[in-house]
Amino acid sequence: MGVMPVSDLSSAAQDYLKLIWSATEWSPAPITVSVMAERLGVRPSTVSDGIKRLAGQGLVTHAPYGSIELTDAGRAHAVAMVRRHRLLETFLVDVLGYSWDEVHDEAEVLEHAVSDTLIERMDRKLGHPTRDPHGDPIPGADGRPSLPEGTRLTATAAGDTVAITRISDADPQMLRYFTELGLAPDTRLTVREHRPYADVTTVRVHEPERDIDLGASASDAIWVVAV
Amino acid sequence: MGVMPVSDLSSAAQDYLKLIWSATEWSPAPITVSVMAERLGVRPSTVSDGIKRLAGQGLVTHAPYGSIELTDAGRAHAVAMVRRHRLLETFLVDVLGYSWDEVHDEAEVLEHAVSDTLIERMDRKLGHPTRDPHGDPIPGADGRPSLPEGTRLTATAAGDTVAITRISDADPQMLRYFTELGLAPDTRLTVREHRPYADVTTVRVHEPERDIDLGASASDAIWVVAV
DNA sequence: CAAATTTGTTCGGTGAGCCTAACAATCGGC
DNA sequence: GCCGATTGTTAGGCTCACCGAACAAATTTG
Repeated sequence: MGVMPVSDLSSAAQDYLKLIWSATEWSPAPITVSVMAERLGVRPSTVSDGIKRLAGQGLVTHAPYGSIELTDAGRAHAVAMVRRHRLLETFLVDVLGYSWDEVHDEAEVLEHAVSDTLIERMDRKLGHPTRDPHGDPIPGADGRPSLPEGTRLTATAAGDTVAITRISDADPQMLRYFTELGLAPDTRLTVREHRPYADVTTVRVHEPERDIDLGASASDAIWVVAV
Repeated sequence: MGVMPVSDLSSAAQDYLKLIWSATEWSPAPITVSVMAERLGVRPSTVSDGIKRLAGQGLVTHAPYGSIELTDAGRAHAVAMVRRHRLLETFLVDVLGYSWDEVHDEAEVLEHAVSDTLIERMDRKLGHPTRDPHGDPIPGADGRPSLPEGTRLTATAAGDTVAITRISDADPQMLRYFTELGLAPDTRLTVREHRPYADVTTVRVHEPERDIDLGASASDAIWVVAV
């Protein structure tokens, strides 16, 4: 009935909340049941179920066939999970020598197991970092939402000179590809052209100076900010 | 039906196996259902249930009302969990500045979440340690059982000079008490006397030279080896 | 705007892991 | 060696998280 204390939420519930929150971090459209099911690797009926449970716990609001929205309590939880995830990724890379394409899955599991104490000790050891290895902002311990900035590379104009703000950590294989190309957060580049029907964006990178062609999925994974 | 692959055992199953194994590490008597229930904080019926499931998976042998024994597969799992637990404790102390009384509970949860890769990276970073912060031996990656040595402090004779091999990590409060007293793995001491009906053992420790009285629970938690 | 398709929900079922209560087997004391 | 206490097991229930199948709502399309 009442609102549950923060600590004991099931692993699945935490995943649901984080996913709902993440969906709205970089684009405003609310998430749907089928998209959630696909991302979580479960059936829509399972998600529908789960959403109902979360609504019962006061973590989301949802009328049947209506949109899914986090309550303040739900959002607080979600942001805490994102903080955990991103601090873990940073820790694995900085302290244990993981490469940035390896950390996502490991953090996905660990984020449900680490205590608040451990998170804060990692944070201190890392010197309170503000961005994770993919460039995503790390929310503060106070649960500050940490609004990210940047636009998709696909939304830039030819001739713009920009710096990479973040690269989506969704696909490890793509991250390895970016590593080969020398693309990472903080890399600067100049947009040469968008070829619309080929869905190719050409960018120029320095040191060494070179042109790189990026397909639609690649340039959708890269977020940039003007410099 | 058949023997399950190592990776996907439930958290509860892993706890059961580890506990069965741990019970025989320092004393030969086989563990009972009620002791397991008490240690795991669940009801005996739950354990009875669980044991039946483990038997069905070929991880333990158990006839109703009979003794509980690990199969080779079960033991391999158990030892792997113990390795995880002890490496995690060592990592938390050495890398993240935990004190030895804080690490047990954290490791208890994390051991179910860390990947084999993460364990091996921690092991490498730590320089392949052989004992955890409490003095317990860390099994190798090959699953070598790592037979510990030592006897309970209560089993020594007055006049013996010994070194502490391990201190049971079961009770954090007791560990804090030992820290205050300056007792830790590798501390040397001389047994002064056992006062049988008072259940007190007096030991002499050097630097600073002093006598310490230990009650039954304390001296049962300390394992020593002759020097 | 009605039919067809897509999307979301409900329903019944499964297994793990827990519970309590009732019952069965074993063990210890005399 | 019997009886009572202790210990272990079975039975029946519960929740969570999943599934597939059937159904209902909403959206797209001709």
